[in-house]
Amino acid sequence: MFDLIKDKFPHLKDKWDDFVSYYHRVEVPAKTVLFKEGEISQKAWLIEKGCLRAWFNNNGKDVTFQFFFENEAVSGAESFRKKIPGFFTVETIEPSILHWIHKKDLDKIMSDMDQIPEMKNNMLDIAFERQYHYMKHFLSFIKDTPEQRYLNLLKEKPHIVQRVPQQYIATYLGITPVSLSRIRNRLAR
Amino acid sequence: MFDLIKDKFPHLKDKWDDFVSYYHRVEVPAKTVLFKEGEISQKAWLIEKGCLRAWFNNNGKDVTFQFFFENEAVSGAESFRKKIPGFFTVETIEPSILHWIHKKDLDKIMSDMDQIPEMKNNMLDIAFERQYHYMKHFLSFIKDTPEQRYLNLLKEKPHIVQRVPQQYIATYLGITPVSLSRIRNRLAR
DNA sequence: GTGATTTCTTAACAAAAGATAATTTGCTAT
DNA sequence: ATAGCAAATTATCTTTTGTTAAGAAATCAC
Repeated sequence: MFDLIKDKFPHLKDKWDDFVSYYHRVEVPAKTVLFKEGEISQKAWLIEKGCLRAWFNNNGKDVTFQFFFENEAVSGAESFRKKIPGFFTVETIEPSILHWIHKKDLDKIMSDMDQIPEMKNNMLDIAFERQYHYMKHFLSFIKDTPEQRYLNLLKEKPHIVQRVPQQYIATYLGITPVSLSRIRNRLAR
Repeated sequence: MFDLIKDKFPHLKDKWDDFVSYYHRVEVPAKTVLFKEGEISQKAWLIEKGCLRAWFNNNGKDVTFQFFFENEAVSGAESFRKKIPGFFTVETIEPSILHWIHKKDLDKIMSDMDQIPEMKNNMLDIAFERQYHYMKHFLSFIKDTPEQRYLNLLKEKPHIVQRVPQQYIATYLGITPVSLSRIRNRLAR
């Protein structure tokens, strides 16, 4: 599970082994809530196997805004810099194998890493990656119709369409499940 | 103009003065193009006075996706990490006073700054800031109607509504100018 | 396997948005 | 001041989405 990252910085092996020892492996069924909207989460998660969604309540309806898959990390405050307490809920979509770590252990490790310049560069890369991701996502909303957006998703992230229930995809695209069903029907012929 | 940033890092004054000396001040009328979609821009810009928009061509119609005001910086590749060559055009909306710098000079300065840890932290902060900004913007598309989005803009960024022509605001909100006019009409009574 | 629950589809209607064009308003330059 | 141009509004029509509800299909629990 953690080998990917270890391979990236082989000379930091000791620090890394230390890091890994803080993690706990768990297997959970589908629809398990990892942390709830409104609560300040004490854990951060890594996904070994399975798939999650982040969603929030918008006037009584739940709106999914992000999906997570294997080898991705999830924490309550989307970026560890900006400490916005969780305005969203994260739960499993499929039965999953996860690794969690106490927030305070992670914080300690993070401040250690802050001393390592190459780690900082790595964090910068991740930050820019996310910025780019959100920007592209937002651009698709101002330039494409919902139908185009669905076609783009099919093309660029087919695993989402394959593994995620339609109702979650619908709100992710900014439309209702009924409307997504109609779009699919329209496209089918 | 540059004092804000100088105040932030007083002990880097020399480096900063050096930095500033590379800049050139210009006054330009409204609708001046700073760099064009498709071209690789050789300049980066700082705004002393005025207001700009970034837009791209989407099937023959121009779509505005970002506004810039006093004390903000603009370059062809939205993030200096990810070197995506300009897929967009930047032009002035109002007559403006700008400061530009050659890309290669900026690159040199940037790699110098890369050595200074606190500058790196500053860049991390900016990156997270932008990530957060784009995320919030994208969230407003999946949770709000165009009308709500316009009301939010009025409330949270009234300066945009005050200084920017309506047609640009419309595409920024993901709707047509005609539709925005109708929304305003609807809200007026 | 079978019943129960959830998810997806379809239908009918209302509300909103896109497209196009005509009209009005506002701004700029001379 | 006024002619000319660009921006905003209004009107008409078409298309799409939202909403609600009902029915079909798929999934889950036992």
